[in-house]
Amino acid sequence: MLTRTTSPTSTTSTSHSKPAPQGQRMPARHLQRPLVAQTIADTLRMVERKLPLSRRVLHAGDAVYRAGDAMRSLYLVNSGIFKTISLAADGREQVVSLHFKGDWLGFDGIADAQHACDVVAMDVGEVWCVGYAALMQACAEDLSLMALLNGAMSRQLGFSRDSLLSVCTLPADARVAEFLRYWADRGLRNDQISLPMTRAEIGNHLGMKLETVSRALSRLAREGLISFATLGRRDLQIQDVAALAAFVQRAINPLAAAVALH
Amino acid sequence: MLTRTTSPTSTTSTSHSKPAPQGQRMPARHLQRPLVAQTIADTLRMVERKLPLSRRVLHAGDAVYRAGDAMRSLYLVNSGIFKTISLAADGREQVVSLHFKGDWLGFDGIADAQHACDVVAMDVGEVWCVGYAALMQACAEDLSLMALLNGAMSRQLGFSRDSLLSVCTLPADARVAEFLRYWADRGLRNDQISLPMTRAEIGNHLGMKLETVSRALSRLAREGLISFATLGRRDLQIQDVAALAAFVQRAINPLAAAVALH
DNA sequence: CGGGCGTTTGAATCAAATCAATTGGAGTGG
DNA sequence: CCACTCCAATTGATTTGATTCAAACGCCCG
Repeated sequence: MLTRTTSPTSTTSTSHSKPAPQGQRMPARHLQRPLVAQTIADTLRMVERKLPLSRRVLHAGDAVYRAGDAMRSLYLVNSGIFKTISLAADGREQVVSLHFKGDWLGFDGIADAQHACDVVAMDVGEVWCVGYAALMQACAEDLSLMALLNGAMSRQLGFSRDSLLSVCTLPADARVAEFLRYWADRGLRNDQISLPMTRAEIGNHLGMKLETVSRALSRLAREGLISFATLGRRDLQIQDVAALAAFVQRAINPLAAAVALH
Repeated sequence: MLTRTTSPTSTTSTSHSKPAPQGQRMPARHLQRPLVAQTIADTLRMVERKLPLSRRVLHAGDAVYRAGDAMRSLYLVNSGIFKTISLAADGREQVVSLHFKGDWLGFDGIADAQHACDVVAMDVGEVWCVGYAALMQACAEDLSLMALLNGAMSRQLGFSRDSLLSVCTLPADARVAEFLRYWADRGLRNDQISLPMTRAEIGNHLGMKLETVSRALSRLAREGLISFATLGRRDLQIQDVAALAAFVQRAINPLAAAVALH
C-alpha cells in the first residue's frame, strides 16, 4: 500500500519503544493525517530556523537539478509538486517518484556527489536549497536534525518499495486506483485532486501505456469512484478514498469485500 | 563534469520514440569493480574500528528482523546474501531488494522506529549489529562515518530506482537478463553465480510468474548467454556479462546492437 | 478559425498468465 | 538400495489483460 506516515520524532525524546502487537503486523495508518501535517510543519520550521537557505521558485518544467550535476545542496519542497526522472544509459527514462510539500529532494546525489536523476517541477513551486556541507555540519551538532533527515530518507525508501510492490502485484486498473489514493493522501487535499501530468506520464510512472491509463480512469469514473471536473480531464474528484482502497482489494481477491473492514 | 546532451526542455517525451542519443549522462558503472570492492572493505573496516558491534550468524531462512519489530539497530552484511520482503496489509508480499556484503540492513525502520519489512538470510551469512543510538552518536562525532551511512542509503535508493525502471520498461526476458547482470555485478563473482532462490521468488522480485522466469532462463541458455551447471538448475555460468547487457539493449530496440559498443 | 496536442474509445494483436502435464532431484523410510 | 513422496523446474496449449494500431473528439492558443 502506498500510504506511509511518520512518527513525531521532532523533539529530542528518545525513541519510545512500544512493542508492536503481533496480530496485525503493519501499523494502522489511517487517522494520522493531522500527524503528517504536523511533521511537515515541524520539518519546515526546524530547517528554516537552524539552517541558512536560499529560496527558489520554479515553474512547470523547470529543473531543480539534472542528472550529472554536481551535488552541492539538498532541497526541501515548500510548495508545489515535483517529479524525479530516472534515466538509463540507453535512453529509457521513467518517473520514479513524486514529491510534495515537506519532502526532500536530492538524495540521489549523495552516493556519488553527483545527481543521478532529473528533478522537475510539475507546477509552480518553491524549494529551499540547503548547502549539503552545512547541512551535515548542522546534523552533527543537532541529533534531532539528523533524525529528521534520516527519517526522510527512510520514508522515501518506503515509497519506493510501495511503488515496486504496486507495479509488481496489481493489475492496471488497481494500479491507477492506488496511484490516485496515493496522490490524495500526499497532496494537500484528499477529495479533489488535479494531476499536472499527461496520461503518458502517469502511465510511464505506473508501468503501463497511456491508453491503459485512460481506460482505467474511465472505468473508475463509470463505477462512480471518481468523477471528472466539469471542464478538463486533469482535475478530478474522489468520492470516497476508502472505496478506492476497496477497489484495489477487489482486484486482488474478488471475494475480499467483507475482509476489508476492520 | 558530465556534459549535458539534451536541452532542458520541459516535458518528457513518450518513451520509445527516440533511438537512445544520450549515452553519456550516467557514470559508467563497469570498470569500477575494484573501486566498489574498496568501498566495501573501507566500510567494514571503519565500522569495525569505530563502533561497538555484535556479530550474528544466520542460516538460510533466518530473519534478521521482521516487520513490526522495534528498530534498535542497523546491520552491516559481512557475508551471505539477504532479501528484504515488503508486505502489504492485504497479504501481498514482495522481494523488494537484495543485499550483499557491505550493504546495510534496517533503513526501512528509521522513519517509524519500527521495521516495515522482513529481512531474511538466503544462505549462511553474518551480520554485524550496530546499536542505532550509538551509531547516530558516532556519526555526529565523525562526519566521514555520517557520509558513509548517507551514501549507503542513497545507493540503496538508487538500486530501488533501477529496479522500478527495469520492471516498468523491460520485457520479461530482458528483465531476467538484467537481473542476472545485477547479481553478477554485486555478488562476489561475476562469471559464476548461484541463485539461492526459487523461480517463484525471482519472478516475484521481477514482477512475473515462475513459468515466465523459467522460459526466460531457457531462452538465455539456448542463445548461449548463460549455461547451467552440470547438476542442478540453481547454479549457472555467465559467459559474458557484456553480452547480457547487449541482449537487454536488443530487447528495447532491436536495431541498437551496434550502438551498444563504446 | 484552424492546427496541434492530449485524450478517449474501438478493434486487432501480442506478450505474459494460466492451466496442465511431465521431468528431475532431494529427502524419507522400508 | 530402491520405492516412495514432495517440491522445484521445465515445457506445451490455451486464455487473457494489456499493447498496438487506428480513428475520432475536445480543448487550448495563436
